[in-house]
Amino acid sequence: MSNRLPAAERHRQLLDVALVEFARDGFRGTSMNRIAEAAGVTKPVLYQHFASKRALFGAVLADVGERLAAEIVEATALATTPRAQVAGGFAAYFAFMARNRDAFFVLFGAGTSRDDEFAAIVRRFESDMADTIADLIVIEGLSPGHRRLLAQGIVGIAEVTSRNWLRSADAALDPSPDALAAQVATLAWSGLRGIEAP
Amino acid sequence: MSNRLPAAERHRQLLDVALVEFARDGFRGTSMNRIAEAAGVTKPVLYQHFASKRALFGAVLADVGERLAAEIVEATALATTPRAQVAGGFAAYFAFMARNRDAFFVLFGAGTSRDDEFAAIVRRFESDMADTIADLIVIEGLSPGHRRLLAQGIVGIAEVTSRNWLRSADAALDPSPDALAAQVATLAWSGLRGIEAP
DNA sequence: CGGCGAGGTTACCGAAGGGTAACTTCGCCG
DNA sequence: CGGCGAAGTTACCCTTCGGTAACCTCGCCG
Repeated sequence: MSNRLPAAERHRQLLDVALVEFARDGFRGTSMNRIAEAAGVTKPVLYQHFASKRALFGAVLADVGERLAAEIVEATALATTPRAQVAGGFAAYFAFMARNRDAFFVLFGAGTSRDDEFAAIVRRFESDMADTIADLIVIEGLSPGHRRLLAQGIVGIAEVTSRNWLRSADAALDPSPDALAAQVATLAWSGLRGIEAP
Repeated sequence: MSNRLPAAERHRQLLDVALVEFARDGFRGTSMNRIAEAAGVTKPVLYQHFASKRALFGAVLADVGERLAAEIVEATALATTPRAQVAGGFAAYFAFMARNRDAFFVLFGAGTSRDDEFAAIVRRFESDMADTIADLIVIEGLSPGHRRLLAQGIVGIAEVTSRNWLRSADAALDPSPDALAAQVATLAWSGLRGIEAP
């Protein structure tokens, strides 16, 4: 009727709309009809931009992963010490998730892990994160495998902490992303033994 | 034909079969027909034991959560110091997941998080775990909220570490559950700063 | 040995979903 | 203004799926 868009803009809009829909009901629970309707168009339009439902989901996944990774890299680049980089990375991670919760749900909760093709995309993202963190662990004599294991633990802290955080704090962002990141970075850096009362 | 079972045994078998199927393709990706076929019966048999697909999935979730929680509680009860309890809990967790990978996939990857009813079951499990761990953190003067945040971080380490572990080590269980637990417990307890080369 | 009830099956319904073919409408460019 | 290509729609096909009604069959108990 009224809302015709050039291909590039429509492509971008479809990615954004699909992200929201996939985040709400997962890959299998979201129909192409729903996404089309939410975008204000009809189904064949979707198929002009994406070859299949799987292709659309993959594109959404890659898009959101790239955006998140870029922000984390940017944040860690600003810090000088390894410790500050860990804290900055966490802060960027939590801030991104707070701003864009759908990204979190699509990356870590939309049924991604069960599908080899989709899991590979998320795995690559997590793997890049873990590699970056592993480089920050400057302990002499530690084997690469051990360093990587520790780095994955850090990634896990970020992921599950943000999950619990997004779950409880619906509108009231009780701790700010920065405060949360500071606490979590302390846990990561000093461990339970190193935690002290304020 | 040949394989008639008493109701109680069939019920148990259906739970086990459904766990495997749901683990492979998630809640929405698994059909009742598939589960029935995998169990060697037909669909109406499923509906004699479980009112609906949702009810079946919920029963599987609760069953597997209870079994895992019981093993962790048992393991931590054997240890005397908090530090040993953390290590023992991790070991029990990893051992359970190694023995029963489907449990992990159903609890953390089957599209559970997107559904309020199912998420509540998993959340209760994680919440119980976090509460137990929070009690082990014996730092004076730490606020309950802060303790709980740290405990959730620990749960996150366990979850994501086991995910990466199950992913890479398909048949070759590179590190044993106990060795893995020891490394991870050290990370949790001493933090990156406390890690030393062997 | 006969019947009765638990355990199980066949066959079906209606809805929803992925994907496609054929047709229409807008707007820009010569 | 006229037509051509990009943007979008209607209407449909075929499959799968959750769920159910009606029927069958085995084995145990009197």
